[in-house]
Amino acid sequence: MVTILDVSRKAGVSTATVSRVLNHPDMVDEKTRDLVHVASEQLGYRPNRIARDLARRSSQTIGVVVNNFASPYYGVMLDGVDEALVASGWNVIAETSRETAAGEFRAIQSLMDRQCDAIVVHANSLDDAALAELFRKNPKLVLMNRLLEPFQSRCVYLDNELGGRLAARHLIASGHVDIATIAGPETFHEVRSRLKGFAGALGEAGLALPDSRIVRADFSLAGGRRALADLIERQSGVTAVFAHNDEMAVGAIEAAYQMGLSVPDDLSVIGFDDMTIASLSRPALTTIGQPLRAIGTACGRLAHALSREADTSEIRRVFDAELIERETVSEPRH
Amino acid sequence: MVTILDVSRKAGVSTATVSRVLNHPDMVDEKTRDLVHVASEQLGYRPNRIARDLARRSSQTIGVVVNNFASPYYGVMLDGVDEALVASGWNVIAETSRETAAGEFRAIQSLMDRQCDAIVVHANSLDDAALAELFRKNPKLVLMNRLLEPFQSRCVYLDNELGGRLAARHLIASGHVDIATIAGPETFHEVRSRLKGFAGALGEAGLALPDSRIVRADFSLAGGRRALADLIERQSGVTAVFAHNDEMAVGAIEAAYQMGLSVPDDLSVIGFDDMTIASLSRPALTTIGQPLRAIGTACGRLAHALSREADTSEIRRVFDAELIERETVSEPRH
DNA sequence: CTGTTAGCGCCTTCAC
DNA sequence: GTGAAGGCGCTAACAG
Repeated sequence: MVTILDVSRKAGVSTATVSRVLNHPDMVDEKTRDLVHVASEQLGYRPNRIARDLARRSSQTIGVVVNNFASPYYGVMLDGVDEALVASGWNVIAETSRETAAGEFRAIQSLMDRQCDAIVVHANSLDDAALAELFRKNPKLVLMNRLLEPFQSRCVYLDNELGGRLAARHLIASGHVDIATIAGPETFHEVRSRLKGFAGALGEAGLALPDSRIVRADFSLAGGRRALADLIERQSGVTAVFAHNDEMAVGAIEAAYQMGLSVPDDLSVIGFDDMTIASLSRPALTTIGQPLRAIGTACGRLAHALSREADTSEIRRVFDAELIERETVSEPRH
Repeated sequence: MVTILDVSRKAGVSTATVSRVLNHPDMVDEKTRDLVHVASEQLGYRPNRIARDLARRSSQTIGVVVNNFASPYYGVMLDGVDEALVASGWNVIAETSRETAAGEFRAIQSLMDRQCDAIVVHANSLDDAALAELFRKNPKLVLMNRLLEPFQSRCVYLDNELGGRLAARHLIASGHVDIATIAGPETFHEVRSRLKGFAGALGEAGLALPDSRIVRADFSLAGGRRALADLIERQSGVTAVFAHNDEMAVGAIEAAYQMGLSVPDDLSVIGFDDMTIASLSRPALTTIGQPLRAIGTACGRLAHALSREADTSEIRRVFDAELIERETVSEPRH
């Protein structure tokens, strides 16, 4: 490994000077600057970042923790974060929590240990109390796509209540009265918010959402399938279903077909997320879209600002869900 | 920040002892070990990883570079790498190349600067020569899903030729004679291999693959759509198409429908990758699957072994593509 | 088993 | 504008 010392010797200057041409080029004479450049190129010198970070007590990197890498849901946000920072020359490094509370905790710690200047975390296993504790201790934490009330200013999130409301209103506007929902696990804050908005909008229209019309599933295709089967078996006369993500919606549609129901003629279905499968499945899925990339970008900007203790007031933190009409919602049959 | 010195003082021992209980607990007396544990817990001590890495000249982390995070194609492999290493306590950190050669280079450098003990790289913008240069200089580099002949032992990849052959054989076995392909950009090594296998298998069956039956597209849905339209306009009488990824296949199917052709009755289509959309689109896509997660896992294992200079001979490096029959291939009409 | 003592490679005051 | 020197927090011989 070629070090700053090697370069300094070859250039006939001190290590301090080499360091200066790297970090404060304007503080050094042009001639010596060239000398150093030549020497370091000839030697193929690369500054040891670890050493630099240690001396500076800063790493110019933003850490991101996500549930997993495989899902484009996280991937798109991750790309958004990266996009926000690439221009500034800062790095982003990502770690997985493997979808457990312990993993989320561990990943955050690991990124802190690496001296990340700020950390963007997507957490849905850690509960509010645990998160609050972490946020109190570390002022450079940003929460991605989740709201933690006491630390609002460091949260970037989708207005999930609005999402739920939009779904309900669209179904109502299409003439539905017998409406059910395939919700995600209760532990997810998104799920609670969506449910709240959904039930609220139904209520405003004089419609109820009894427990019998709320089925829980695990965000998977198979879960959506089972949930719809459940719903139909209950003979509840449901004509429209709001699923909390696109996969479950597609699963529900498949199950409906298998039971001889056609979508949207016999059953209207609306999903959530607007992932690729929403536009690719047939019939194309009507859904509630969320601007994941923009959310990621905002997180990146917020983290960057936080790490430099810059102003964060101009950074958007709440994003609107949006109805995306495609082919799976129509008027009920009669 | 609480340092090892604070802990040592509080515990009434030297920093060396604190360091030992952290890294070589068996070398220190149980009593003093407890003393240190208590002290460090009371102070909320967290070892500074940057400092540790600098002193050790090793980081116990594997870096991974991928084209982007948004595509599950990379995400699944990334998760595979992580999966392979989580048990060993090693970390993986990932960076994006943003799909440019410069980005690939930059990301690799960046990970090297961070003293990653090994680096897994997915590169398809860098050419063989540039990669070879990097691999020569850095013995701890692993190439993910690509073959670089001179450094075979550090490559983990899919047998793309086999994939191409499987696609051709399946089409031939189904009775097709007029066969075309929607290939990816020529710059992708996978594309060249698949084409080679595909043309080879056709040749074995006495069928030719003239240039007029090779259409290039960019791996996108829209690209697939356009490519199929091209093909049909040429009036080539094609009855079956092999697309180099699932997205293009789905695009081709859409275009076929729009032109009044039914799939598979009028046109058989086979994709590549077996991503989620293959099983979710309707009709469900027949495709060539590749074990992305396993490939990622193998990369992780290889990188880990390399970084410890352990034996790598037991690690699988070549993976087989596999035909996955669904609904988009049938016999030609007459 | 434990403490002392050099570093690891780089940055940054402080003099000159 | 430049060099000397100390320090960032931790690890790893080397003695004892």
